[in-house]
Amino acid sequence: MTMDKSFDATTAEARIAAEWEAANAFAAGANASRKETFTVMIPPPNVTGSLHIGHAFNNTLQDILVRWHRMRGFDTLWQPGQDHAGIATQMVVERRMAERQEPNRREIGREAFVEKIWAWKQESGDTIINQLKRLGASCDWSRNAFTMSGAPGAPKGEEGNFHDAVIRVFVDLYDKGIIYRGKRLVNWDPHFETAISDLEVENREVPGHMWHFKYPLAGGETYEYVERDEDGNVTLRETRNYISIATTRPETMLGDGAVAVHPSDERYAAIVGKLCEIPVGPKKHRRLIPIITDEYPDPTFGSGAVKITGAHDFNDYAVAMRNGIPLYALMDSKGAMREDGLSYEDSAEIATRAAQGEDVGDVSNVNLVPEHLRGLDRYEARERVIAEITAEGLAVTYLHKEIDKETNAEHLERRALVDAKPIMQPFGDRSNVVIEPMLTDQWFVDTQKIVGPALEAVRDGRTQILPEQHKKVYFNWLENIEPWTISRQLWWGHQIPVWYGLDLSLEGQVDDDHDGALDEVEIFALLEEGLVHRDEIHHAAPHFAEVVEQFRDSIAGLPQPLEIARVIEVADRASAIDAFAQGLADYNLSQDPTKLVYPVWRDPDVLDTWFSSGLWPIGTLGWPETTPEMQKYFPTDVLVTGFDIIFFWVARMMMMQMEVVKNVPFHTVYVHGLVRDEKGAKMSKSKGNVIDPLLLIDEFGADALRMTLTSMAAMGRDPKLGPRHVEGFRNFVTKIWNATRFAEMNGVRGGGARPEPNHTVNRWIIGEVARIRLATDEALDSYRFNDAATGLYAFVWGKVCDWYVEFAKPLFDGEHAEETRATMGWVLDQCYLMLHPVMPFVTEELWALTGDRSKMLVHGDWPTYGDELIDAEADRQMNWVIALIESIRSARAQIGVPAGAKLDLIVTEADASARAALAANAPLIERLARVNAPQDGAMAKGMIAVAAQGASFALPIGDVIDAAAESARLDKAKGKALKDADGLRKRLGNPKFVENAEAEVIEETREKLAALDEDISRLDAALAQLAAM
RNA sequence: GGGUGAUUAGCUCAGUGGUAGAGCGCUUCGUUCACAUCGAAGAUGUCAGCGGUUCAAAUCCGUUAUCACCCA
Repeated sequence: MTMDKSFDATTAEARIAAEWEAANAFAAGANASRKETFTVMIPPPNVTGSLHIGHAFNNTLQDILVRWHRMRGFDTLWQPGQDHAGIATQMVVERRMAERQEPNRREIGREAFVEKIWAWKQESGDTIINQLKRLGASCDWSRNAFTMSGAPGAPKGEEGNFHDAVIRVFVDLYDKGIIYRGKRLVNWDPHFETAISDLEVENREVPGHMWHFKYPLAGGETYEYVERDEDGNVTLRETRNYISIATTRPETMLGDGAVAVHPSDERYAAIVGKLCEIPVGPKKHRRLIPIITDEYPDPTFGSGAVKITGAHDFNDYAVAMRNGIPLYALMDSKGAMREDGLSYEDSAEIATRAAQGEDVGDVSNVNLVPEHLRGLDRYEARERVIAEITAEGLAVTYLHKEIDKETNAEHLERRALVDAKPIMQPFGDRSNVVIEPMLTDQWFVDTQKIVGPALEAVRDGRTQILPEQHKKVYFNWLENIEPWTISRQLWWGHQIPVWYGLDLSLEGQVDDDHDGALDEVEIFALLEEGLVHRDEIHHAAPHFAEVVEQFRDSIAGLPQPLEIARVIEVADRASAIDAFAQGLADYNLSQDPTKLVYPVWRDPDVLDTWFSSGLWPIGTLGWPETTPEMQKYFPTDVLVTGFDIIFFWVARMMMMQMEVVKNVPFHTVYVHGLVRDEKGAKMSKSKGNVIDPLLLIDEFGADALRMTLTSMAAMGRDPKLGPRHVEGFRNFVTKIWNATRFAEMNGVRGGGARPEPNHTVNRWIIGEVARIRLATDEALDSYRFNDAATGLYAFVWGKVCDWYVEFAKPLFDGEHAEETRATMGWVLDQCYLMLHPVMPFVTEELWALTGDRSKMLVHGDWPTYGDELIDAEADRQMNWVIALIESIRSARAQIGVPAGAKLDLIVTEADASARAALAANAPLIERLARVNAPQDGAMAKGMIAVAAQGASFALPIGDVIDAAAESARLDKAKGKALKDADGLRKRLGNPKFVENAEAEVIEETREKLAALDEDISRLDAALAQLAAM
C-alpha cells in the first residue's frame, strides 16, 4: 500500500462522516465503559440559520469535550437541536414572501402563515445540521430536538413534546403567580408590531438633535430667573414668563404630563407647583401641566428642567409613577400618531382636569394628538411640531450674524437653538428600527421571585462559570433583574395558553336587586351598560377543555341564569361580546337557558423564544414525562456558550430549571469569546469581513479549521482568525500525514501493544508521549483548549517529526529495527488518539490506514499512562544529544560551513556520562549533525570548538578558517553566558534570597550557574587555543 | 456615568511570582530517498507609563494613559 502525498480532506471527510453515521458512533452511550455520564446540550442554532464562524468555534469546543469523554468511556450524550427563533424566523419567511410578491401574512391569515413557516422549516432545517456534520460535530443526531416540536399544527416528523413542556411550565408559573399580566411600558418594535424584551434592544449612538422650547407659565405669570457660577456669583438674572425645556423628541411633547425639576434647584423653586403650558396644539385648547420636583432631573444638564412623558420614555415613566402623573399614549402599533379615541378637544379637557389634580381614571381613550397630526408617522409629526412651535416664537433662539459677502452688510437673525449631538437611541436587534416605549398589556415573568436559587447555585458552586470574570456579570444582571416581558405579538411561536372572558361580576351591577337572578330589566341594563368597557378575567390551562372548567367555576357565582351559561370559544373579544349579547337576547325571548353562552377567547400572542429555549435542558430530555434519559443525563455537565447570551439564555435556563425541577441545568458553564477577524474587528455583513467557515473547510479541511480555532481558544479572550492561520494548521495535518507515510514506507504498523524497547531513542520518545498525555488531560480538564491544542502541535511536530523520526531513520537498518518499528507504530497511535478530539477526520483516516483495528478511532480508548513511562536516563541522554546536534549545527551555520559538507568530530574532552551518551547515539549524531564518527583528539589549527554538558568537541573545517569570525562567535556566546551567570551569581549572593526562596528554586539556580560557568570555561579554553594558533 | 477586559517580537497572540515564548512574516542556507503544505540556522522585546508589595514582578496591589466590549 502506498499513501498519497497528502490528506485529501474533501473526499475523506465525507466518507468518514458517513462511516461514523452508519456505525451509530455518536449515539448516546456509545463506547460507554463506565457508569459516569457526560452530557452536553448544544446551544440550539436558529432554524433559519446557517453555520457561521461563531457556531464553528462553539461546536468545535463542545465536540472536543464530547469526543474526549466518549473515548474515556463515559456514557456520553451530546444533545443537538434547533430553536424556532420566533421573531427571526417570522422575519425571514415574511421577507421571502415579499420577494416572491406573494400575499402578505395578514392577507393569508395566521393558520396559513404558520403552515408556510413549518414548510420552510422542514425545507431549510437540515441545512445547519448538515453543516455541523461537516464540521465533525459528534451529536447524537437521532435525538435531534426542536423548540416547537409537538405544537398544534406541527406537521408529520415534528412530533416531540417540547411544546408540552413549554405550556406546562407557563401554566405552572401562572398558577403560582410568577407569570402575570400587566399594563406596563415595554419596548415596542414598530416594524414587527410586537413587544420585545430589554435584551432584544440595542442602544446605539446616532447623530441626533436637541431642541430647546419655552413652556409659558399659566396666566402670564413671571419669575426671577437667576443663574450662578460655582462660587455663587450671579451670571444671569432676568424676568421670565416661561420655563425652558430641552428634548430630543419634540413629538412626544403632546403627551407631556408634567415638567419636573430637581428639588434642590433654586432657579425654579419659586414656580414649583404652578402650571405651565405645552407650547403646541390648537391655541384654543392649550394644555396646562404642573411643574413638579423629582430626583430624576439633573440640575447641571441643559436647563435642568425636563418634560415628563410617562407613556413614551422609561425614565419619565418612573417619574410619572412616583408622582401620579397620567400616562398619555400618542402612538399606534406602527409608530404613527394615534387616530383612535376621543377628539383632541375632549382629550385636552380631560388632561387639563387631570393636571389640576382631579382623578380622571383610565386615560387610555384620551388621544392628545391634535387632529391635523393624527395618522402621521412619528418623524413627520416631529417636524410639524418643531415648525409650529418655532413659528409661534416659543423655540429658544439665539442671534445669528451673517455678513453678506457682496455688500458687507450685517444680517442679524434669530434662529432656533438646536444642538446637533450624538444621542443614544434604542433599536430593535432584528428590525433595526427605533424602538418606541409603549404602554401595553403584556405577560411578564416576575423574575424577582425565581432569581434567588439561580444566584445561590452559582454562589455556592453547584454551577461553575468559567472564566470567573463572567460570574460577576451574571451576578450583576441577576441582582438587578427586571420583569421579563414574555408575550410577543407574533404568529410563529408557542401561543400563550390563556383564555379571556368578560368579567360580569363587577360590583353587583349585573344583579341590581341582589335577588340572585336576572330579571328582564337587568338583562337589558347589562347589555346597554356596555360590555365593551368591562374588564376581563383570564385562566391558563394546557387545553381548552381544562380552561372551560375554570371558567365554569368563575361564573358559578353569577346571578341566574348566567351561572349555567355554556362556555364556548370564540375568536376574539369583539366576537365574544356579540355572542354573549346574542345569547342573552335569545334567552330573553325564549327563556331557554341553553341559549345562554359565556364566550371566551384565547390570547393571540406567542411566547418569547427564550422562554422555550430556557427549558432546553429538560425539554430535550423528554420532560415533563419521566424518561430514562431525564433520569440518566440530567443535570447536564457542561454548557459551552458565548458571553453574548449569558443573559438571554444561561441566566434564564438557570432560573427556569431551578424553579421547575429544582436542580441546576448544568455543573459548568464555559464561556468563550467572540471570533473576530484578523484585525480584531467584529465580523459583520455590513463590514464585509465575515469569514465563512464552510469556505475554510472547503479550502483547508475541517481538521485544520478546528485545530486553528482550538489553538486560539484562550480563556477569556476573543480569537482572531484569518485564512493564513488556518493554512498553518492545514500544514500540520499534512505533517502528521507524511510522518505516517514515512512510517508506513518503513514497515511500521499501528495497533500493537506498547513495546518495551531497549534503545535510548525509543525509551525516550515513550516518556515524551507520557508527558504530553498528562499535559493534554490536564489542559482539557481545566478547559484550557488552546494549551491542549498547541501542546499536541508542538509535540507532534517538534518532538515526533523533528527528532524522533529523524533519530529512527538510522535505526531501521540494524538490531533495533523491530523495536523501533513497534515503538513508532505505538507513538503514532498515541498521536492519533490524543489528536482525535481536535482533528477527528485525519486521525480517523490514519487510524484505519495503519492497522487492523477492532474499533474506529472515534471509539478508541483514551490513554491513561503517566510518569511511570519516563526513563530518566534516556531522557537525559537524548536531551544531551539534541543539544549537541543543535550546537554543531549552529556553529556550522555561523561559520558558513556548506550544509552538505561532512566534518570530523573530535572529542577533546568528555566525562563518563557524556561518553555513554555519545557511545549509545553516535550514529544519530553523525547523521543529524553531518559529522563523521567521533574520535578522540586535540584541538588544532583549522578547527572550531563546540561545547556540550560534560564534554568539548572540535570540528576541523579546513585551511581557510576565518579566525576572526570564529573568535567573534565564541565571544558572543561567552558574553551572553557571562551576563546570565552574573545575574544568577548576584541572586545567589543575596542572603535574603537564600533565606526566603524555596529550596527547589535555589538548587535550580545553583545548577544553572554551574552549567554556565562550565560553558564559560570551555569557551575561554577555545578562545585561548584560537589565539595561540 | 457604572462595569469588565486589554496593552508582551514587524503582525496575530500564548504566558498568574523564579531573568520572556509560539505561529506567521523577515534574513541566510539547503532539491540527504516522509513532507517545499518541507528542513537547518538567525535577527527582532524598557513585557504601555509611574509608584508600591516581595529575596524575586510581564505576572500581585495602586495609579495614569490609550483601546475594546457590556450596562445605563
